[in-house]
Amino acid sequence: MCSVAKQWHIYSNQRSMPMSELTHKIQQGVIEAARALYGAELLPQQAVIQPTRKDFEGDYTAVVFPLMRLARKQPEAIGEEIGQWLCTHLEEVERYNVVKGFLNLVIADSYWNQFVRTQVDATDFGRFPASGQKIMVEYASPNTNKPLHLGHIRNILLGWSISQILEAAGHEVIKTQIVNDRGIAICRSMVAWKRWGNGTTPEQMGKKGDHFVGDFYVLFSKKFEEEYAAWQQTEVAERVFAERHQEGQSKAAFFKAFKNQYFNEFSPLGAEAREMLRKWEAGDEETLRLWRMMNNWVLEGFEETYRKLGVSFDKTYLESDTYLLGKEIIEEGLAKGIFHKDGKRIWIDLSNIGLGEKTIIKSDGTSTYTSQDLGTARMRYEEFGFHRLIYVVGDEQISHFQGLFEILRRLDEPYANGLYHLAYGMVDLPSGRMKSREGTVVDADDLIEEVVEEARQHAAERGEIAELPAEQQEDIVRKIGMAALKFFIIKVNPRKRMTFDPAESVDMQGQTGPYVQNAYVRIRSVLRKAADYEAKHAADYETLQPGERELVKLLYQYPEVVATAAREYDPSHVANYAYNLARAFHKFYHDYPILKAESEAARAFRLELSRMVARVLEQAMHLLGIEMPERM
RNA sequence: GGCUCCGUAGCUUAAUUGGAUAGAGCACCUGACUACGGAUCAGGAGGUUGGAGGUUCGAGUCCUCCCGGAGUCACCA
Repeated sequence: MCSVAKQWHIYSNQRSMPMSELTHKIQQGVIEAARALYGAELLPQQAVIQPTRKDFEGDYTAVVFPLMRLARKQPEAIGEEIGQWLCTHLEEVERYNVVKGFLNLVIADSYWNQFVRTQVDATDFGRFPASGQKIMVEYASPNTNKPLHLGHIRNILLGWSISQILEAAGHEVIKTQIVNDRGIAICRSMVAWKRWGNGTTPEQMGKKGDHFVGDFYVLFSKKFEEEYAAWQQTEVAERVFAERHQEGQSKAAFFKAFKNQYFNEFSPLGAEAREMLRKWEAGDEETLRLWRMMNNWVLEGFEETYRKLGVSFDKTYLESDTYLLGKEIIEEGLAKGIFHKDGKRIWIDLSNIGLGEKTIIKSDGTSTYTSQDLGTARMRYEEFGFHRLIYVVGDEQISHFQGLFEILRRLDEPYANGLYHLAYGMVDLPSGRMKSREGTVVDADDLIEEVVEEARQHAAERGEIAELPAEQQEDIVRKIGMAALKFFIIKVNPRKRMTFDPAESVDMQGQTGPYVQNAYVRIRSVLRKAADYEAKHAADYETLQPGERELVKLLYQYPEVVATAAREYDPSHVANYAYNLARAFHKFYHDYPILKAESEAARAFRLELSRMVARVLEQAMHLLGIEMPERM
């Protein structure tokens, strides 16, 4: 029996699919067998190796259909011959069977046993050696005019967990957010506070800063609506309607569509907000002071929510600092003839990727989203020298990023090919899309409070932790509630639009975070009771039971799962893996006695196996930003 | 209308990237501890993978055409 690799290796085939050492060995074996038996040269992708399906005997399966032509034989015969060859040449392969064109290989118990014993304490299991790659992940871009909501939560959880996963995959990760702290929106809140705020502060009102400011934003909208409704009764409005409405357009429809123009042309409140913005841009001291104060309130509120979510950033960019960037890069683009100029307006022709003309500098000479992003990308590169930059941003901005990346490629920026937009789908409610106007936006802080409260009630009913100090209980309940929320969001493939059912998100049974935590808690409980066992007896355990094999194989797959999640920027792989591992453990726990196992060897092996399951569960959940309680 | 994404059980979803009889959870029905924690386990029922063709040993997955939904097509961010 060859020894289990001391250090974990993940191999890649030509399509860079992550592959465990065992899979790789078997694949090489199949290729060599084909050469020896048939004189055929197989490409790696022609030698497909996969875990054996549950209903068949075996651990790994080689698909031999692709060999039919080369060998000029029936698939069953090929399976037999290759199986025979592998059995004699690979020590790990104990026996085989052939079903149709599938060659099922059984790995020796001693291999699995040794795997558990050598990896149970290996701190690098599921963590990869340093790649030397630096990856920047941008994953939150809130506006400072209102509090965070459910959409931000998905964004933040995805960004955080993909960062954790990339780190586990050996990359150096720089987590960053960009805060949109300027523009007309924040000016609206400022106007409202100035007019109706009476100099109050969040502290005085006992309110979180972001909610406090958000309320003024809402107040502005309300007052503006009132103003607009009143204006519609005036003669001026009558005249505007008469002059500008389209044929057959009703009055109601016209005024509904006219709102923005009213804001810009007629509204006193609108004028005030625009004047505020003008002063801000002119650097008016008083305006800046108000702006700074209100933004700080909001940012403090955000920080608190981030803390509750358990996320942080290495670097925060403020748009007020970055919105004028890009001058230099635009000059270069003009000099290279990539950009064109009409008066003050600067644009680029992106019709080659189906985007038409894209404005980079407006005809009044001011910047655009695109110019800011161009400048910011370069600044970040100069600051950090990243190899990759991943933008975790909603899928409604797909074409913006296509355009941005294309421009940077044409400018020949050295990092242009390392840019990636991780476009996640919007979060819908069972009632449909979240709409702030209809008050259906799910507030982040409320949601967090709700899931924790739900966990608190469950815990109270169960009574398991009732005798613990209140502080510990609260910590446990928080971990459980957050696990429910986070797991619920992360288990879905990021690019899919998801429906968020609040009732389901606080579920703690079935495919949920608390279910996974429960497996961990059970193991901890068993281990507490078995403090005295001797691990070395595990080596004497010769024949693995089916439930044990199932667990070991899942454990063995873990590094592959991490590698796949990192390659695809998809944390849902890790979530689903953690669930599967927890499920296999719950079943194992139910089917086999651990502490009262039939022999000293069985007891030791099962304890070691359980210990490793706990470690891997904890690690996997950690990658998702979910903490494990010791009891629950 | 152009481009992009999506469509899997009543609901929420998975499928090792072209592999075996499409897996789970919720909800519903039925069972299982005087056992190491029942936030558990086992069983039942529930599917023409939106539809029709095609490619091949083999298709939820690839190609074509339809149907349905979403996003985007700004001198907004």
